[in-house]
Amino acid sequence: MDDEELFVLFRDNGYKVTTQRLAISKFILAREDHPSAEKIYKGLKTDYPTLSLGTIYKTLHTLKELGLIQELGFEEGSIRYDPNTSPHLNVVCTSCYKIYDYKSKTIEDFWSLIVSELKFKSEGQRFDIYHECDECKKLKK
Amino acid sequence: MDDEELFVLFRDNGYKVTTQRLAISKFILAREDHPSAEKIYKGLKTDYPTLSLGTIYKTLHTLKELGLIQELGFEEGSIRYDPNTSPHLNVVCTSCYKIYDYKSKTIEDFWSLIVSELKFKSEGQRFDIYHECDECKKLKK
DNA sequence: GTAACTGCAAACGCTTTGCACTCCC
DNA sequence: GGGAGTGCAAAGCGTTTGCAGTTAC
Repeated sequence: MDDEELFVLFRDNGYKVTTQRLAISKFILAREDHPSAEKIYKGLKTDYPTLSLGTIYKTLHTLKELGLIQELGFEEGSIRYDPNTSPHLNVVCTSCYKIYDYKSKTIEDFWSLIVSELKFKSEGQRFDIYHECDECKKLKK
Repeated sequence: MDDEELFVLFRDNGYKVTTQRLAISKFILAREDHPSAEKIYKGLKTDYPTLSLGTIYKTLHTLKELGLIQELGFEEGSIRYDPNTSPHLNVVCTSCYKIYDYKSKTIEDFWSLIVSELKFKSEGQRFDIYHECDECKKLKK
């Protein structure tokens, strides 16, 4: 999503277009590793030194409201933000909590089947699979 | 799981068998609504007035270690405890956060397919589907 | 007897809130 | 100019930790 699209989206939904909103939105929408608020903060503070964590949380809520991102809560207490709201599998490392998306026809097929089986309209979904990633395995050796 | 089985499980894994451990374990293992620590606390404090939340958290960690339960983190900050560790779908209400399990052949089949597709050993999984439950829909009318 | 467990309270960490200041529109 | 948005700091809240007293074995 480029500046122009975001600009229109915010304006049409009654949100003001601010430098911070654009920066945070572009940052999260471009990433596939589902960063935490802290990661976003660290990733942007060099370019936007006055940016605060509070603003990041508020912007993330706005983006969720607009349906652009999904929140993924984890047991260790943090929330990760996922810009992919279509059915996919989050491959999560049980050691470093790295996440990446996996998509395939298997998942699409499963989703159509399960939706017709359940007989109600879904408002979203979350599929996780947990395993230790290769990097973490190496570190233990 | 009855007292006898839990007794053996704890003893064989080097954990002492205490009244609190038995009570908390039986409580969580018998429920399908994935209660929070607070819910477990409220559910047991009448029968065990001196029981503390700290003990509940410690016991839940022990049960996780033993592979009897899974932790499900949510965006609103709480953790829910799921005694069903086999592949299933958590049907989650977006309004009251009520959860129930849904199992079917579709899910089993999907699981076998995805595991063979991914080519690594999984340490667990979590499948959620979000929608507003009937009760919450009624309340809004 | 002693090591593990419990209960309590204080500490923690992530997220939210309140409010004065700022900046879109 | 006015109201939404930002930045900062304080508050909130579920969970964890530390420790003295207790209990299983």
